[in-house]
Amino acid sequence: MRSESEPGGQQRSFIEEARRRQIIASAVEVISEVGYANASLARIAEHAGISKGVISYHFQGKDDLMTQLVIQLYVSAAEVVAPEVIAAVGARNRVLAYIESNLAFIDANRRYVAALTEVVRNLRDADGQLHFASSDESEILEPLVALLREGQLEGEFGEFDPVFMGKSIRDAIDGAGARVVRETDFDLRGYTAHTARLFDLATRKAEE
Amino acid sequence: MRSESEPGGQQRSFIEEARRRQIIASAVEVISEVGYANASLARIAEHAGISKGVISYHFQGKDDLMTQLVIQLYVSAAEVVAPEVIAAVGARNRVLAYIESNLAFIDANRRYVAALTEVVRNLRDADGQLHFASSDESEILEPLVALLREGQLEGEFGEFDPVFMGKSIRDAIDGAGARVVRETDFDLRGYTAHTARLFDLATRKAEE
Amino acid sequence: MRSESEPGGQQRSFIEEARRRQIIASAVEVISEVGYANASLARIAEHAGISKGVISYHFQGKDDLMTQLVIQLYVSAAEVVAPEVIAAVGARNRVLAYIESNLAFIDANRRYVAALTEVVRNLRDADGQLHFASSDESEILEPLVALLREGQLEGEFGEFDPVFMGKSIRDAIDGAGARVVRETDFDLRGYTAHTARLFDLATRKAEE
Amino acid sequence: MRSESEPGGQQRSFIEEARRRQIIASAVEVISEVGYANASLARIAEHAGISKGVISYHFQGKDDLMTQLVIQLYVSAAEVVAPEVIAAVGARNRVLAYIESNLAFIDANRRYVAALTEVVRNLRDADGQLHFASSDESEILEPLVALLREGQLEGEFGEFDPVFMGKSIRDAIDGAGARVVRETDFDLRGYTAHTARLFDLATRKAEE
DNA sequence: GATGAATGAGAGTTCATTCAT
DNA sequence: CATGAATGAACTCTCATTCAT
Repeated sequence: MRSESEPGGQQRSFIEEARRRQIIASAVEVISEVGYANASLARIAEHAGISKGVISYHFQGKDDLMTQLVIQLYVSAAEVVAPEVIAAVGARNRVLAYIESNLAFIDANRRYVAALTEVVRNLRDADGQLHFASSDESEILEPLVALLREGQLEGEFGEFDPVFMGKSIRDAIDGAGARVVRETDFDLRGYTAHTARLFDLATRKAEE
Repeated sequence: MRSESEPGGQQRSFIEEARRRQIIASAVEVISEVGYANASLARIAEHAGISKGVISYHFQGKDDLMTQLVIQLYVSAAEVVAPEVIAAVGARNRVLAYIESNLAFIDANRRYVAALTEVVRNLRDADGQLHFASSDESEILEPLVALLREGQLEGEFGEFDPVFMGKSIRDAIDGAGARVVRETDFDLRGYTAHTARLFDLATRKAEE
Repeated sequence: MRSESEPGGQQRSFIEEARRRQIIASAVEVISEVGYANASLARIAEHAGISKGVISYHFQGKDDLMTQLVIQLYVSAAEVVAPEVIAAVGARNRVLAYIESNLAFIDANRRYVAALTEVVRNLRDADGQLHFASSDESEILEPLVALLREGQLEGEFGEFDPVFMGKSIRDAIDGAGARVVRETDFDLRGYTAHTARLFDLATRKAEE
Repeated sequence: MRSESEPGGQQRSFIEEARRRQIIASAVEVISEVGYANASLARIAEHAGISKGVISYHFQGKDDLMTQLVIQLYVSAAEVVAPEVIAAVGARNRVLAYIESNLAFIDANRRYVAALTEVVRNLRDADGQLHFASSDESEILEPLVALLREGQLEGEFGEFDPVFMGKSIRDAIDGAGARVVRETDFDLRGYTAHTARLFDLATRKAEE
């Protein structure tokens, strides 16, 4: 019945918010275990120890639940990353803070990231199109690209296409997110240092 | 009834091979349009203009079809990449050839790559584990890591962890593969040059 | 979701128990009409005026439904036979009571017996083995054999192999159960008297 | 294409007859292993090392194959039993010969009997009726009942309903046939002696 | 005579969703 | 608020049968 923007303008009660979080948490665990395709509402409800109907009550449907899951995690990630980036001084340090805080977030939320990835890659609208399409990535990409452009204007960075570079950074981060799931013994700390160096070199000025 | 290597040692007839390729091609198109989860045998058959039973006749089941699809594409990719790498002189050129030929293959087989990615990320065994797990990536990763190590021994490359670097390269390639699907107007040529430069810089010796 | 003994220890609700009985009753009628092989869940559901999914909801699967059907009838039969046997005085009368009450039960539950027989003879496990194998017959046979042995020890019966005799009695009963289905005009009352006499003679002492 | 009575009056060629027997033999083995319901033409063909089409060529369809299987075995059984019965002197000896030769045939053809039983119990016409119904049993029962009646007229047997007695004997024989399949260690020799004694006693004159 | 290929119906099962209580 | 019950569609897979070669 209820949905994201709560059209009536009414706030969600505390108890309702708790239920929603509980259901999303259960969905995260189920998805990270059996994958998106096998994560049925029945399984999610069973895992949460509630009845199937509860999910239907708190979310408009399966797609809504999945969408909320993604949004919740994106917001959480932004809450971790943004302050780190802002706190850093200079474009180079900001970009490095962006990379490092993103990977730190992944490290601290492995299951969530696994579930998020599954949903983003699989959730589709009725017409078959991916629900989280490239247009959504822009929102994530843009601030990073802006950061890179800034560094170039300020003369801290060398010559490169800031959009391409932004995509490379995102692919490195998302790739690490996938590895964390696939490779149980993946050394994310070491990989973070490696990745920071990679893009540190890539953004330097040519000569000097 | 039939399976991958035809254990009886019998060869597959020409007509059967053609049918299998037709079915796999149909699966590729359907998957790249509606995604793995919505790519039912019924849809694949309908798209191919054949009856559902034909698929069951030529493949042991849906999982077999998907597995064959992946294998076929991996083999095709290797057939394109390997000669290019071998033809290149010196470790640096080899690595660059690896990156460039991989991305060129992706460019020339967008839909296939899209389908492959979907299958690899979603196909699971009866126990819920991903069928193409990280162990399978090793096979792909190892030759690349060997190339990087070689370059270090020969003094052409600087100091870096060759496994991390290999994973970075793979993530850049796989990330591009995903972009090609998501972003219809993705400039893969430009991205190739950018990526080549990225790893060219990353593998250089420190000073000089 | 649910199963025979409800392992969680939870009781089944009244309404659920009623549905289960309704479904089993429908299965009995369908099986006794078209046979086990043609008794699909679709037909059973249609006969009961419900949707196919309901069966899956109340039973783990077709095999579970069939198993429950058999168990329910075995229990019902035991509830009829046991008191009659216990009430009889002397081994001979007990054996005759066993035969007569078994056949009376068959007479009163012709369709159920028909269905039961079909299921027991056809239901197989995944490995192809009959689900109700000879080991299960032992449970049914043993009390009867014990009765026969008792009569021999007490001197009421003559010399014979009690296991063979038990099997003969069971075959006579089961044979009658099959006849009741095949021969619509089978005179079970008359056959009961005949069978009682048959085994009365067979268990007598040699001389007199 | 061809069928039982070969309407054109043409004889079947030797090679064709051999193929039919080979197919029936394969059907017998498959049925006795996996049961009637799981005995698909594909499995029967595979077991025989031939293609599915061959079966369709030599039999009108699956039902025809099954019918031929039953007929072939009934004929074989009659060929064993009839001479033994005829050779015996006196009604009592004839009935005992009937029982003993039937059980001996079962002993010597366990798998065939298993398959036969499966088919007779499961094969149904399009209208759902058993193909080998009670009317067919009459053909088998009648000669036996005639034997029993004869013995009564000649004064060798006592008072009993010869039809009931015939059915009891058939049930004992068919029951043994089923046991031979279910109980791998069933002592059919011992059971034969037991059964012969059972009906020897049952047919005796009252006093004396 | 025999084969491989194809069909189309029907099987059991799972699932998201709806609804009365 | 929450539940259990029910629906109906879609899924994969198996099968007997047909047919061109």
